[in-house]
Amino acid sequence: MAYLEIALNIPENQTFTYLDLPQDTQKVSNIEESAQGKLFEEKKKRSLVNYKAQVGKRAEVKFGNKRLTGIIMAVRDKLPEDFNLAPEKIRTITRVIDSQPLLTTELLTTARWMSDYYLCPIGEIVNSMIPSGKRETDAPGFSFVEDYNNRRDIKLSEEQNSAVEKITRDISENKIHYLYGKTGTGKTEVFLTCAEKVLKAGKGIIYLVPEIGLTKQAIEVFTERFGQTVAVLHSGLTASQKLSEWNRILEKKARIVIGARSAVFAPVPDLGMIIIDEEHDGSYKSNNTPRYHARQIAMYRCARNSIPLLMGSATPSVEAWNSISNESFVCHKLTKRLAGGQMPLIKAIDLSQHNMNGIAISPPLENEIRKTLEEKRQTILFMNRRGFNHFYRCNSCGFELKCKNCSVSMTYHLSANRLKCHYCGWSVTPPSMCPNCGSFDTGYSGFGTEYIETEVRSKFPNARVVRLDSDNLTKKGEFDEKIAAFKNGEYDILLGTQMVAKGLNFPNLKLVGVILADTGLHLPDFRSAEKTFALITQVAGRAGRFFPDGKVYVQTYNPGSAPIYCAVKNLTNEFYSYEITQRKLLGFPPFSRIVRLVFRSASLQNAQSTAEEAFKITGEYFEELQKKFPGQCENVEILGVSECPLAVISNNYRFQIILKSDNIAILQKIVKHLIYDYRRPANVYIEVDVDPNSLL
DNA sequence: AGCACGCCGACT
DNA sequence: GTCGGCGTGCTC
Repeated sequence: MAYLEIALNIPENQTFTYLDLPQDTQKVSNIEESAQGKLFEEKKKRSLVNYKAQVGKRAEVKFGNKRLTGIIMAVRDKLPEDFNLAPEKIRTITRVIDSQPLLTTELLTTARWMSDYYLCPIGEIVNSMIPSGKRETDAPGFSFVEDYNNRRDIKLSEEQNSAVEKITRDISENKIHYLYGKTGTGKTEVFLTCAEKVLKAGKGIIYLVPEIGLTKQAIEVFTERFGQTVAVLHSGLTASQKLSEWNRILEKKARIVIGARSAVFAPVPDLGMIIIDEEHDGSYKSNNTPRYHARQIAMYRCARNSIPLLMGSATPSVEAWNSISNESFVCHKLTKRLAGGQMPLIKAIDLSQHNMNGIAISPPLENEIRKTLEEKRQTILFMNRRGFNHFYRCNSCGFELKCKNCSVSMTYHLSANRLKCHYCGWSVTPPSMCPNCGSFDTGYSGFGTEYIETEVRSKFPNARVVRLDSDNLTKKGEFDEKIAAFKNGEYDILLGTQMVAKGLNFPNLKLVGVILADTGLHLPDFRSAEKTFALITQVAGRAGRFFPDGKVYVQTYNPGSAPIYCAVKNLTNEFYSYEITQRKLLGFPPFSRIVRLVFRSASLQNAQSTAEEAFKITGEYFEELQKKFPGQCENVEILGVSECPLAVISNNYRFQIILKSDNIAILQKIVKHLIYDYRRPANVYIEVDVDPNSLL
C-alpha cells in the first residue's frame, strides 16, 4: 500500500495524505495502452484512466464532499512517524490524472522555496504553476510557420556581437547579465542570438515578455526564427491548449518557451537560460496569491541550475540599476541606434503657466494636435491611470503637500475633510493658505479618462477618435483590432493608457501627448518616480524610432521634478543616481525589504479591528524575537495600521500594515507566525505581499 | 476555498 | 413555536 502526500489548492498551510489505488486498476505501460486501443481511448475521454502514482503528477481526490485536483508531493510506503491522524480517516484517491509528471523535481523544489519565501501554502503555489487544463487536446495554440530555411541572415553590429559573445562565453555559470540600451538599439536581436546559441548547445530557453508585449507580431517573430521548437504560453490559450503546450515542453518537442509572467514556471528539461525582456515592467509581479515576481523566480531557477539569467530594458528598475552599479549584474550596453532613428523633440508643457480651469488639454498641445490633423497625420494621447485620488495643490505655485514622515503625497478625504498619509496614517486638516507661497488659491488635482475623451471630441469634432483602455476592452482581440484600425489610418487620434506605450509602430504617427505626467508622480508609492520616468522615456524612445520628425509633448505641473525633468532632457544617469539617493535616504528598496499586509473585508470595522489585532500580534512576536535573537532584529520597522490608498476595492474596505527591514528573513518569520498560527475571522481576508511592487 | 454545524431574531 | 442569519471549524 502506498501513501500519497497531496497538495490541494486551499488556503491552508498543509498537505493531505491519501491512499493510492490498488495496483491492478492501474494502466501503466504504453504497450498496454496501445493493445487496449479503442477501449482505452474511450475511457481516456471519460476520464476513467488511472496512471501510476508519481511525484509531480496530478491526482483527483474526494475532499470533504467535493472533488478536487491536487499535486502528488511524495509517494511513501509508510506513514510518517509524526502522523497524528486516525489511519481510518485516510481516503483513497479517485485516480492519477497524468501519464507523466507535470512538475519536474526542479519545479517542486522551486515551489517549496516559493512557499517559504512568499508565505503562501504549498498547495496554492503548485496549483498556480500548472495550467488549469483538465484534458489534453491536440489543437495547437497557434499556427506554425513551417519552413526553417526561411531564415533571413541578420548581421549583428559590433556592439551586439560583443554582447552576445560575452553573455554566451560561459553558459554553465550562474551570472546575471543586463542588456541596457535605448529603444531601437537592437536588444531583441541580441536576445534571439543568445537563445540560438544556447539552443545549439542542446539546452532549453525561457523568454519572458510583459503581458502586453506578447502580441501576434512578437509570436510571429519567434516562430519565424525558431519554428516548431517554440512553445507559446499566453492568456489567449484555453486551459487545454496550455496543457498541450506544457506537454510539448516536457517531451522536449519545444525547446524555447515564450510567454508572460507565469511562463517562468515552464517545465523546460535541461534549462539553459532565462531571458527577461523589459525587465522593469510591472506585469512581472503577480497581483494575486502567490504574489511572486517572475524576476525573483528566474533568479532562483538560474542559480539552482547554474545557468545565466539575461535581462534587458531601456529603463531598468531602480533595483536593477543599483545591482548594475555595484556590479552584481554584468552590464552590456548598446548605444547605437540601428535604423538611424533619432530622439524626437520632447517638450514639457508647464501647466501652471496656462489657465487649465476645467480643461485637460493645454493650448500648446491643442495647437499641435490641430496642426497634425491638418497634415493628415496621427496623434496618440496618453492618459495615466484613472484619476482616483485627489491631491492638495496650490494653483499659484504648484506646491503639493507631502507627508512629513514618508515624503509621499497626502490624499484628500472628503468625508473627514482631512489630508491623510496612506503610508503611516498621519493626517492633517487641509491648509486654506498655501504653506509655500501664502496663496489662498488652493485646490485638488486629478483627471478622469471619460472626461478627457469628451474634451477631445468637442475640441476636434471632425477627428476620428478611438479610446483604448482596459475598462472598455472586454472582448478578446478588440485591442488588436483597434490597433490595426489605427495603423490603417481609420482613426486620427488614439486615446490610450500605458498599454499603448510599448512596441507599437505607426508609420503615420506624428504627435504623442502625455496628458498629465504628474498623475503617476503623485501616487503615494515609493515607485512612482521610477514609473513616471520610465513611461516618458519609453514613449519618447518609441516615438523617435518610428517618426523622425515627431514630437512628444509632456503636460505637467512639475516640469522641474526629477523624473519629469530628467526624462524630458534625456538625463538617464542623473535620474537614477537621484532616485537611488532618495531610496537610500528614506529606507526603501533596494536599501530595505518590505512585506505588506492588507486586511480586506466587506465590513470596515472587521477589516480595521483585524488589522489592529494583527499589528499587536506582530509587534509582540517581534519583541519576543528581539529577546531570543538580540542583535539580529535591529532594523525592523512595523508601520500601521493605516487605510490603503485605494481604501475600498470592489466593496471591500482595505487596511494595511507595512513591515520594513534590511533582513527579509526576520520579516518572513514574523508574518509566518501571524498567518499560520492565528485564526483570522472568516470574513476578513489577509493579503500577504513580500517585496510589494506598489503600496496602493 | 466550500460546506456543515450551531446558536439567536422575525414570521406562516 | 419554526426558518434562516452567518460566525466557527474542518476537510486526509
